[in-house]
Amino acid sequence: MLRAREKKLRLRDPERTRKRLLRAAFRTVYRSGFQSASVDAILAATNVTKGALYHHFASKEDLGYAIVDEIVAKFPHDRWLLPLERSNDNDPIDALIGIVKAIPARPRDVKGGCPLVNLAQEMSPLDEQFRKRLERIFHSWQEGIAEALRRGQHQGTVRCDLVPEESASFLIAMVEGYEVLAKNAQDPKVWNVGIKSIVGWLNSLRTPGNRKRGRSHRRV
Amino acid sequence: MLRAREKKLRLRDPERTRKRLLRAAFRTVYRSGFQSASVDAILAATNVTKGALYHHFASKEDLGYAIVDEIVAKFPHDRWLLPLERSNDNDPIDALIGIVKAIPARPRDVKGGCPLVNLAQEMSPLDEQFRKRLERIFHSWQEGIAEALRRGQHQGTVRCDLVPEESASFLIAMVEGYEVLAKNAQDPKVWNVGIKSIVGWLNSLRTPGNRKRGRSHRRV
DNA sequence: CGCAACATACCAACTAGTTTGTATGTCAAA
DNA sequence: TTTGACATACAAACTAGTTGGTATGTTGCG
Repeated sequence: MLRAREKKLRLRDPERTRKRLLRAAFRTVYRSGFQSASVDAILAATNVTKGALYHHFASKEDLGYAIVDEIVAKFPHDRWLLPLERSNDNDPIDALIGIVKAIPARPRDVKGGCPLVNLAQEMSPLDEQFRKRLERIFHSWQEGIAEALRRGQHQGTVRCDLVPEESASFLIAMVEGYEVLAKNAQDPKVWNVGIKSIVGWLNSLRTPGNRKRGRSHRRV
Repeated sequence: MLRAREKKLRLRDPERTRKRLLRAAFRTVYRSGFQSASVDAILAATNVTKGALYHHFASKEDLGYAIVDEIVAKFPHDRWLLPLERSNDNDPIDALIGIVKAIPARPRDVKGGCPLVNLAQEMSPLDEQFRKRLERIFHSWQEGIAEALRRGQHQGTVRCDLVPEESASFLIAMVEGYEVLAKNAQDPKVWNVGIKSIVGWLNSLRTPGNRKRGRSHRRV
């Protein structure tokens, strides 16, 4: 193992090369879709050659699978699962509202849409390997939310008459649905209105006694 | 002008040829996406030649625009706008619930997803002409629902504290979001659970006095 | 009506460029 | 020196779109 200082001077650093390929591939695929993202375009976005790419990945599909596993999977994990775990003893509804409000609404993000949905929408009907990997991500996302809701039910902050798994997938559907609408409109305003509706729905999951309903009317 | 009987025997029937191209193109694009649907594949699905295609359509994009205008636009129109208009004096919530429940849940439809979302998701960030056409469809869809809700507010069957446009786009987001989830799962069960949640939400739009809440517990 | 003049609808082959993937060679590091 | 990590050049298949030509349908005119 080389020290970091030496690592910088290395001409050949396979891990780094692989990472760069992955990142560039993700960006290109995010823009054009997987099928239309040409290998040449990915290579042009790096200064890596085709030989290097096919040294690290057996095929374009293989590269795509790695994108899903190593990059796309991070989004729900970092943005949803980690925050939910960290707010372990707080009201999960508050946590979820915070998470929803924290989803980036920059034009760049709105226009590109959700990478997970983009890939699922394009590849799931065409390639079972893609589909399975994407489904694993959706499932752990849903399970993380459901778990938080269950916690809230035990705490008494979340209504007991709802089925956590169903509410979780409903929330995911809302978020993804609005991201699709905002992406089509290419307009962050659409997304911001969506947040408002989603937050309203989330508040309706509180136990009737517990309604702190954040009616602070800060601008949305 | 030739009579219908003679028309069948005609060797050249430009309208028919155009329609056949459109239908085949729609099916191919529905399966593979627009960019990956090759012109050759579309032609192989008909017995029309490339010359004929480029006689009727200036380019592949042009063919795509025609698909949106003449085929994709029909889905929200036929499945949402027409039923809403027809149920003019009934409770719009009942009408909407009926519409949502009537969305096909056959494996074929679930696996292919919503043609409107498929195209929007793929093409809206890449081609402004696609985007505008798709946005028109989304907008008239939303406007149709909003109008029905407004009607309900005047009738007294729909809560007055909600903003019709926002509730309309919320409903669309839910429907599309769940279609994305179901498409990724490639499983109609996911969609059926979604319907349940959406119907529950729709019932929550009724004016408190008016809750007939279809709690018939028929299996979902 | 009958026929020439024209316009539309279509066909098969082709072009120029792009696609993923490979075969072979070279150079750095252990 | 051997082996992994690349680079270069290339191939075979596929891409959208064009070409020149032909068969059919329509229409104006005698």
